[in-house]
Parts: sequence; C-alpha cells; structure tokens
Amino acid sequence: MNHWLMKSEPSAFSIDDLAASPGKTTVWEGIRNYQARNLLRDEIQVGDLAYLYHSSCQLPGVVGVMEVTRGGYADPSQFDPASRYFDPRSDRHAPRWFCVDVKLNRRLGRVIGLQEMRTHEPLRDLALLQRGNRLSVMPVTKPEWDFILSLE
DNA sequence: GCCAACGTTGGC
DNA sequence: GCCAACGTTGGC
Repeated sequence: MNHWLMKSEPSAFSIDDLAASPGKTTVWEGIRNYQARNLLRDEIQVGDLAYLYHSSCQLPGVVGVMEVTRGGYADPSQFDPASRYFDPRSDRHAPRWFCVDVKLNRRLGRVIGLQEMRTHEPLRDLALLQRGNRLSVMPVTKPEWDFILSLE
C-alpha cells in the first residue's frame, strides 16, 4: 500500500464536502498536470491512503485522511463540454487525463499546518515542502506519513 | 492583490 | 529543439 497527499482549495472542494456525505465515494477529478496524471494513472491503487491538503486558504495544511476506492481511470470531465475541466483535445480512445475515486477515512483533530510541518526535521524531504512544488498529487513515504499523524 | 516558480504553447 | 510569452499555482 502506498501513501499520497492530494491538494484541494477548500473554496472549490474541502474536507467539509467530504464529511457531508459519510461513506460516499468522490471522484477526484480535474487534475490537469502530466506528472500528477501519471501518478493517478499508473501508481495510485485501491486501498492506498491519501492526506487531504487544503491550499490557498487561511491555514494551509493537512486536514484529513482519504482512502482510494478505485484506481486510475479516464477522467469523465475531460469529455464533458459543460465541465470546467473539459479538454477538447482529449480523445475517448486515448484519454489524456485520469482520476481516482476516494472516500473520507477520517478528519484530523486539527489542521497540521504547512509552516508547522516545515519545522520538523523528519519532514525535510517531504515532496510538499520542496521549493517551487506545484504538484497537486504527490507521494508521501511511510515514515513521513506516520510522522505527520503523530503531530495530531 | 502581489509575485515567485513553474508548466505549456507556439513561432521560428 | 529553442525560448519568449503567457497562464497557473499557491503562499503571503
């Protein structure tokens, strides 16, 4: 089993949205970055766990744990002209973008903030904290995962 | 709202 | 294939 961190702007999709429908599966759609796409398509599998990270908000940080309920499949929104994620250049027979399904495992007791994480030596190599990182889906090692949980 | 750091696009 | 222009992300 692998561990991940997925970013979302809470104004678009937040932990509250996930918590509003317990047990419900959510399509993690709209990722339009090739590096993240490759992770969604090739690496992320059913049973993997992912931290939900709130970005571009008052207190950026990790807010919850999600579980992957379906591995990479063609992101339906790329074919939907009504979707903000529509991509007219994508071909149904060779989809350009992929998504996964997730459900909320649990909300953390508090936000593990970005600045707080920066102060901890065991998180020195955390992908999220590297300079200029803009990936919206990124790997988290098991030790990093456990350390972040220990901060709760 | 600012701006640094990217990624993407497109002319050549 | 290079690279300038442009668009986006995301912390502050």
